[in-house]
Amino acid sequence: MSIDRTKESILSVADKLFSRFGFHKTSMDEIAKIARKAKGSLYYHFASKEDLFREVIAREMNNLKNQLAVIVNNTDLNASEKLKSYFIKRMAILNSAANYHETLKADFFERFNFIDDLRTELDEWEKENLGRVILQGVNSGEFLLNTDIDVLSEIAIMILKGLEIPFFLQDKYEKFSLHFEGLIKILSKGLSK
Amino acid sequence: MSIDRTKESILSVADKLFSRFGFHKTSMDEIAKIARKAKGSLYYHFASKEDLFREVIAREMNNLKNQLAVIVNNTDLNASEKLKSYFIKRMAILNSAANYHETLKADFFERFNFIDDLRTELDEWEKENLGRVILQGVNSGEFLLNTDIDVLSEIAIMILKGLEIPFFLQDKYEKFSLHFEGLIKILSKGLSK
DNA sequence: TTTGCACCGTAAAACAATTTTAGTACAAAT
DNA sequence: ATTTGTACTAAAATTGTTTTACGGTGCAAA
Repeated sequence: MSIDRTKESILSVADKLFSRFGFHKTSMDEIAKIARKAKGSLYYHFASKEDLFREVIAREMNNLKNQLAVIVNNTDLNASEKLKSYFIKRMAILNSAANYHETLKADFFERFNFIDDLRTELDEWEKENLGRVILQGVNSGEFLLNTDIDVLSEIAIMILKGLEIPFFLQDKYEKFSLHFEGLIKILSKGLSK
Repeated sequence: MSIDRTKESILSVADKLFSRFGFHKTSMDEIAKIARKAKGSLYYHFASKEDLFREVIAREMNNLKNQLAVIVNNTDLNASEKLKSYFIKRMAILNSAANYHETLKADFFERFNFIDDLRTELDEWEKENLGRVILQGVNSGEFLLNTDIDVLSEIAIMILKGLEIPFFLQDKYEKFSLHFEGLIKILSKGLSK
């Protein structure tokens, strides 16, 4: 078995267990046992349990970014359509990213500090990419620029992140995803000329 | 000392202690001692500790509602201005409502069920009053109605409540209150004709 | 209406005993 | 280079038990 396949299999098992039982209630022994690897192998590939968890989260985030990038780079969509697809897709993916949920929850009674860099990385990625969508809208004449693009991106992210907790931790996603269309209409129109 | 003054003094001390130390770390004995009342008096006026806490929260919420009502009923403001003042004022007041913060926090590891009725009451009040502001905007021709007013109010509340946790529990209020103007511009414009 | 005090039952804090678990070391195998 | 298996340690989590603190009551007196 190649080195990549071993690492992959560890990550895959870790992903399943972490998302099912959470970080603390999943042990390295258990991961090793189910992945049919020696514990030593886990530590050959990952520096620590936190490091392994971080990689799992990183993959969740990369998956998110890749799927969103498809939207951002789709030349068939105008800026409003992109914004709309972006918002809806983002929430839908995150809604099923169980490990990300745990890091959200953890913010309130403990801190997963070792995740912080991934978060800020995602933040910057989003700021950059939403910025590009807005810029496209401005260039095409769809949107009216009355503020800094940076600021607009931050506002959009602020809204998106604000909704994460009611949606994912208080299970309001189903209830409010109905109103999502309406919200995006307003935002999109709010930006438009 | 009149009955009202006794009750008032208990409430005032309870408010201070609860907001400083939280619900669990404030004891009825302590409240009685600092208010210079007998414990029996607390139970003469309030059925239980929860009941006392609920009154404290109720007062915070009434204060919020009263101040927002001034804005809603101000005949000098048009609908966009009202919406803007409403959003900003709401966040500013809630930012310093320490006991309300605790009930927010509590949502994640315990539940203050005895507060639920107050919450839903506030929710309904807000839906009603934001609805009136939007209606005013529609009537005056400022806003364009392309959806149900009820739905629009719910969306607005969804955003406002979504921001509560990052703002008040993760202390992002200072950081983002700068962008608040921009957000409101967008929302207001998103509703407008 | 308010006080002061003794009292009860329970829930949480504190403590100690026990078990799990992250992480290491290393010899052997591929 | 990569993987295994075992044995180990120090720290953390868990469990069971005891003690304490606290919400709440009852009541006589003012």
